[in-house]
Parts: sequence; C-alpha cells; structure tokens
Amino acid sequence: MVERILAAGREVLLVRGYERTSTSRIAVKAAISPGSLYQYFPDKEAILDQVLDRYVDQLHLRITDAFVSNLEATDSVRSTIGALLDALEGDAGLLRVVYEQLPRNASPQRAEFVRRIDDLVTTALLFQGRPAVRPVRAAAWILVRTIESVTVGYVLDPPPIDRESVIDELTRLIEGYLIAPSAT
Amino acid sequence: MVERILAAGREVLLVRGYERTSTSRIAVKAAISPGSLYQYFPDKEAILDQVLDRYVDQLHLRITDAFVSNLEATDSVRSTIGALLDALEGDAGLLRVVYEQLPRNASPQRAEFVRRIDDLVTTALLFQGRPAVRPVRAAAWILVRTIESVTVGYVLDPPPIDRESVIDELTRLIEGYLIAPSAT
Amino acid sequence: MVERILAAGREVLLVRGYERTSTSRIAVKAAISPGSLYQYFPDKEAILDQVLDRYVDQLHLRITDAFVSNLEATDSVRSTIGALLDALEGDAGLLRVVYEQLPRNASPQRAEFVRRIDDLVTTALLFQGRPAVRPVRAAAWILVRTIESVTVGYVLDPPPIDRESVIDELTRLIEGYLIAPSAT
Amino acid sequence: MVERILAAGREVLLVRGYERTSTSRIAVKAAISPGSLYQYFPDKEAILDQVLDRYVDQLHLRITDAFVSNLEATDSVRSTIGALLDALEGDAGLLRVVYEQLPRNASPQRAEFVRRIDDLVTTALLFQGRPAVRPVRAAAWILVRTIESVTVGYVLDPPPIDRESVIDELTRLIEGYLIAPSAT
DNA sequence: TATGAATGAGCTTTCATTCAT
DNA sequence: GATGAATGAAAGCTCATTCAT
Repeated sequence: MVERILAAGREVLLVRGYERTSTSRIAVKAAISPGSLYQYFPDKEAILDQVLDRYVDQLHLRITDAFVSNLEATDSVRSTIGALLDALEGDAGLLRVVYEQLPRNASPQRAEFVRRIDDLVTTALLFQGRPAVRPVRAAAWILVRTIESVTVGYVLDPPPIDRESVIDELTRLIEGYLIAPSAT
Repeated sequence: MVERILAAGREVLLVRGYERTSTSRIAVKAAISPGSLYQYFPDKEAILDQVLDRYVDQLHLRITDAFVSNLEATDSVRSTIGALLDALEGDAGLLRVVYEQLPRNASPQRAEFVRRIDDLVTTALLFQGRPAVRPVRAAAWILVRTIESVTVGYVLDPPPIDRESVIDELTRLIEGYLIAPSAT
Repeated sequence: MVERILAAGREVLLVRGYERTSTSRIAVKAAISPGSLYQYFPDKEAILDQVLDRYVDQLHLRITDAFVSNLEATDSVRSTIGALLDALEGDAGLLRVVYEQLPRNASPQRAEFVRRIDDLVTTALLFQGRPAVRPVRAAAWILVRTIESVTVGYVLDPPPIDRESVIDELTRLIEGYLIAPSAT
Repeated sequence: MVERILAAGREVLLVRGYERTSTSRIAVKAAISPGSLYQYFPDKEAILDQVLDRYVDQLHLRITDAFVSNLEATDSVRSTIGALLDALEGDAGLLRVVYEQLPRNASPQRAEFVRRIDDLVTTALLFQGRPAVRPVRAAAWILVRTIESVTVGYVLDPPPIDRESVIDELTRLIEGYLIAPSAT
C-alpha cells in the first residue's frame, strides 16, 4: 500500500507538477480513500519527500556507478559523461520535477545529494592523481557544477546540438581543465 | 500605478518568497485595493512575471555590459568573469528567488534569457576568433551553462572557497577549453 | 455583516448545540459564503466567543441591575431573587448553552463573570451591614454559588415546584444565613 | 474485556479530557484493536457513558453513606458536609471531567443522579423531622443544589478560603435554613 | 477608474465506524 | 471472537478572482 501511494504520488507529480499535486488527487490515482494516506504517511509532504528521495537515491546510485565503472576506462572522462547522461535520461520526468518545479531549498536531501557528488568527484580526481589540479576541493566543486548543469541542461532543455557533440565538447572542457598547468 | 504594483510585488517577493506572495499582500504593500491589481494585470502570475522579467532584463544588460567591456581586455576571460560575479551579486535577493523558489518553467522569459546569453557568448567567441573551437554554437551553449552554474552557485550557495580561487579556476577551465585543440 | 454572522452563530448554537456548530452551518444560516466569515473573524472560536461574550455581558448588566435596584427595597433579598430569575429567564437558550454545552473552562470570561458577581454580592453584603456575617468574602463566595445554582437550576431543569415556592425557600435560606449568629 | 475497555477509557478520559478522547487512543491503552471496541459497545459514547456512570454510581454510594453514617451524629449537618467533601475529593479527576468537560446533557444519568440525591435529602429531612421546613421536596431540592454547588465548587475551583471555613459557613447556611420558621 | 466585500472551489487532515479476513 | 486496514464524510480555513457600487 505504501508502494501504491508512492506510485500514485509519483504519477501525479509527473502529470500535474509539484504545486498542483494534492492529497485527494493522489488518493484518487491510488484508488484509495484520502484517509488511507494518513495511515502510512504523516502528511502530504512526507509522501512527496519519499517519492523524491527514492528518485534521488536511485540517481545517486546510478551516478556513483557511472563514475566507478569508468574510472579506469580508456578515455574515462568521455565514458563517464556518457554514462552520466544515461543515468539522467533514465527518468527525465522526475529530473524535471526536481529541477524545474521543486522549490530549490525544499528538501535538504538535494544539498546532501550534491555534497555526495562533490565527494565522488573529489575522489575521482584524487584517484586520477593528475598533479596539475592543485586545489582539489575547488576543482571538484567547479567540475561538479559544470558537469551537472551541462548534462541536466542537455536532458531537460535539449539544445539543437546532438548528443555526441555535447559529450565531445564537455569532455574537451574537462580534459582541458585537468591538463592545464596549475599555476598560470 | 503599474510601477507601484510592480514595486510592491518585488518587495513582497523578496520578503516573503515566491510561494508566500499573495495578491492581498501585494495590494496592501502598494496601498491599493486587490481589485485594482486586475485593472493592470490579468492575474497574479502576470505581476510576478513582470517583476522577474524586469530583473532578468536588467541582469541581461549588466551581463552584456560585462562581456562587451571586457572583450578586449588583457586577460579578457578573467575580467569578464569578475564583472559577471559583480552583476549577479548586485541583486542576490531576486537571483535567489529566480533560482531557488521559482518553478523553473514559470516564465518562458527564462529560456529567452539564456538564449540571448548564448548569442552573446557565441559572438564573443567569434570575435575572439580562436579558430580552434569549431562548433561555435555548441561551444557557446556549453560555456554558458558552465559559467552560469558556477557563478550563480558561488553567489547563492557560497562554497568554502574564496572568490579569487573561484575566478582562477573558472578562468582556467574556460581558457583550457578555448585553447584545446578542436580535434582530439 | 458582523451582526449577520453573530446572529447566525447564535441561531446555530441554539439549534445545534456547541459541539455541532460548524462554520459551514453558520455560513449557510447567514446566507453568505464560508470565506466571508473569515473577513470578520479570525476563526470559528472567535465567532462563538463573541456570541457568548455578548450574552454574558448582557446578563451581567441585568444581574447588576437586579442587585442595585433592589438593594433598598423592603424585603430586598426576595425581590432581588425575583429580578434575578427574570434576568436568567430572559434568554434561557443561551443560558443552557453556557451551562450545559460549553466546556466549562472554555472561555476565561466565565470565570471573570463569576468573579464580578462575587464582588457584587460582597458589596451588597457590606452595604447591608449585617454585622453577623463575619468573613465577608467567604459568605459572598458561598452565597454566589448557592444563588447561582438554585436559580440556574430552576430555569434549566425546572423542578416540580412553582416559581413562588422557589423564591420563598431561597429567600428563607439566605435570610436564615444572614441572620444567624456568626459564631456557632 | 469490558473491564479492560472501561479502564482504558477512564484513563484516557483523565489524561486527555473528554474532547480529546478518541476510540483509537482507548484501543491502544486497552491493548486491543479498535474493531474490538464495537463488539462490546455500540459506539464511543457508550463507552464513556459507562465509565461516567460507574463513577456516578460509586459517588452516589459514597454520598449515601456520608448521609446515612452521619444522620444521628451530634452536629450531623457539619459532619455530613465533611464526609461529602471527602467523597468528592476521592476522585477529583473524574469529578472535573463530569463538571467541566462533559456537555451537561450528555448522559441522562446525571439527571437521575441528582434525583436520587434529592430523594436522599428528602428522606434525611423527614427523618430529622424538623417540622419547621414545610414543603419538604422544595426544601430538599434547594438544599441539594446548594450543597452540590458549594462543595463541588470548593473541590474544583478552590477559593481562597480554607476548608474549615467552607464547612463552617455551609453548615451555618443549612442550619439557619432548617431552624428558620417555616412561615415568614 | 478604483474599490473591497464577497465569493467558493479547493485545500489538508481527523477519526468514528465497518467488514473481510 | 478478534483484527486492523480501509473508509469517507466532515471539518476549519485560504486566497485568487469577481463585480456591484
């Protein structure tokens, strides 16, 4: 039943958007009575939080996997980006809800999510051991924002540029940064 | 009167946030009656749209200026980024509303805004005439997303990195990209 | 409109009882929309509070008058009691709501009301100057409770005793007390 | 099981008050399922009614005993009042529920209770055989209301008067009434 | 033109009660 | 008998919008 509610919540979220998701709509979609929602969740926010938490957890898993599986690949940057795009394209609907409809500061999980990705990239950088990039955390912070915005932007507001070009250019951007001499 | 309403709307937006901005609060702030709002605007959304459009227009001006004034500077990338940060820091309140509270798809002007910046960067790239960066529109698109997310992120969620380092690293990122050989 | 709402609230209170008085019923009775209630009152409780406050104020006036007008009458105790019964019988409906349906501690005005009557009786006792009743406040406290319960009881749960007998006996009770030697 | 439910109902009534007593809380307290309540009681009201009926029965017993045990005491009025206060103070929690939280007309047993006390006092009066008090039922009715309100008031809203004084004055009130000449 | 009182659909939440197991 | 998940009517309240003045 929890699953039924979450599935209905997810559905309504996708169809109606965050603002227009109401408990009664969720109940109708789940084909249960409004009262039943409150046997499993303390309030409406808890339902949506969990829908989004699940998505974020799943996405985090996929992204972690994208990083880890490609760490040692030839052309690891390019293949990681490709895997990242796959991960984001996996559920573009919820990705859109998170990025376009959710009040950005709504769920503390968002910040946590970004922080974990930060760590992941930091680790990846350290692992690659390219000595040129000195302030590792700063580099990680900038790379995370860059990769996030370019890949998410590609998925949600597809530009008139084909996928391969985006991957090419983003790869070049990152490679250029990693190779560049640390002191200008 | 339109000005009065917009000023009131802006005020309420800053103080209460997007979600908690109600027509009655705007009317009170503007010292007019709620009914009068509807003589000048079709609905609440139109008021907020215009408040935000104005902000976006102003920001666009500032950003254009940041680009144009620094096109020929020595170290033009670095100085443009600095000017860009200045522009964004100029009204962090509304920047935050736009980025953290606004349902992203609320105003179609947002997309338009980004498109215009795209053009600007494209022009800048062409002007610089660095031949290495071949698919100019793709390069512009990626650079816009990168610069936007890094600078806005710096202003709204200040990382534990000082301003100079952010400028340094972002400059290096962009320079590295521009210098990199176009064909890998 | 405030009057209309209060009148409707009073009506519903009388017909349905305190517990079953709902905002929607008040709105229907007042022939206005539920939202309009909230232009004039902050919440449901405020409406009922004011209905009851008005009744209590009016009752207090009547009771004060009953005391004051009869202070110097021949047989002042008896005539005061008669006037008191008149006052209570004036709006037995709301009296019943106050005594039978209102959670006793609901409105702080109740306690205040009783306190003011306490003072009134104390004053009356002092004025009569019967020296026999020594601990004046204690005497007042006991007399207030006695008179209140007997008169209210007569109005709300009419016993098989005629009005005159009740007045006779209550008068005798009070007179006997006032005359009795202070030290037994 | 009935006992378990009643005990739980009593507990919840004391801790949460009449309004906030819900069937689910009773079920939890009784460590049974909400459905089981309806095997033994037709509805929620019936449970609370019975809890209160039991209290009223027990109180009636105690009061009867207070009267009977003191009928032939020296100073029987005073000692009866003392015993009465003891009885009421025995379970001030439920007394408060009955007097302060219960919609007065909730249980018809309340009226019945008062009627039985009426009878008791009538009998006591007849037994005492003081000939002066003529309309016995009227006298009983008035005395019951008086004694009830003074003693209950003392227990539930303790006035700034010590117990002894209250007993003194109430005794004096009653004695004065009983001694007073029947025809004024 | 300006008003602002009035609207009413819509919201989230509660809880006494039922009934298939 | 006992369960407890499911119910759903009803509650109090909000606020963007309208329209008679």
